[in-house]
Amino acid sequence: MYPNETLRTIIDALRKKGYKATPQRIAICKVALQTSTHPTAQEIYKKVKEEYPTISLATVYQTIKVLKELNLVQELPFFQRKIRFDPYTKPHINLVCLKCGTIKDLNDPTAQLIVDKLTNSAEFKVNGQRIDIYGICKKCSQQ
Amino acid sequence: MYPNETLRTIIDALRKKGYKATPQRIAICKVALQTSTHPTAQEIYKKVKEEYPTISLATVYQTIKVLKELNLVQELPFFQRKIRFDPYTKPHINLVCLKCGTIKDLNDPTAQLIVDKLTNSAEFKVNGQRIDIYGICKKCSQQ
DNA sequence: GTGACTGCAAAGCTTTTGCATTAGA
DNA sequence: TCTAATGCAAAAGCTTTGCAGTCAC
Repeated sequence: MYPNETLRTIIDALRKKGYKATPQRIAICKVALQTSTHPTAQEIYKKVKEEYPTISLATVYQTIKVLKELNLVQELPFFQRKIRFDPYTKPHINLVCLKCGTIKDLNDPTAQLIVDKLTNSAEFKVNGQRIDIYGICKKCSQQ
Repeated sequence: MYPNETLRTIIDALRKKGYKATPQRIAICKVALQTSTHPTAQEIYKKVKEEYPTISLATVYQTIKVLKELNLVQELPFFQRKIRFDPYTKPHINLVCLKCGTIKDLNDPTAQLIVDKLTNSAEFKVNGQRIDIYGICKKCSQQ
């Protein structure tokens, strides 16, 4: 979702499900949906705080909950209790660098292949996916 | 690793890296490495407590840390702060049922395919992987 | 014998919850 | 207006850490 999600789309998505489009919520959505670095709740909070100094962390968590319900973000629980959020919910590969911590979305058809394979098998009703590859990114291995 | 890992193999793996093979550690390893249900630390603790009533949760966590270092288990952080452990560290697919919570290891060649693809690309030095498919298992969808 | 390990308790952190106040529709 | 959302503070709950006593090697 993240490449330049418009304000209007976000507001419509919220209202459609009966959620109020408060300025705080819109600010959080903008950051969460338009950031491709897979931020944590703390990072979203910090970023939104620049615009809304009185925002609370609880509101960030509550809004993220709403976004999950609307299927606009995916939670990626990681080690050390850190959960990162991914606004790109279609089947893809996350390239996770163990050194610098960056996560790069890789749009590889194999990701969809795995999902399709299972969808047709009827052994398992597919609802979502998470494909992580852990390692060292090019930048870090050059250092 | 989990199908009937022998005591000796575990002890050797520990000693090889300079870790002492204490009875508590062996008991924890046995449970962690021979259980295919992807238990949490709490579940491992409960199970080991049957044999060692004085075992502490801290020891369980410390031993898991060692097992991670030896690459004998993989951490699978999930929602709601639950981390589950998988003794099967080769590329495979985790079929995660969102209803009953069971995780089934699926040994599908596509998992290895993804890893190989990246290994050859030289853009990313692969170190590990996690492939989850979320949905409803056959048993749950029949109910 | 000695350094590493255990287990207890306390600390640390992220996430959730309760509740009075505020504000969107 | 009236219900839902905000934001503060406190709670919850998993994981880590400190430390004295113990034990594997």
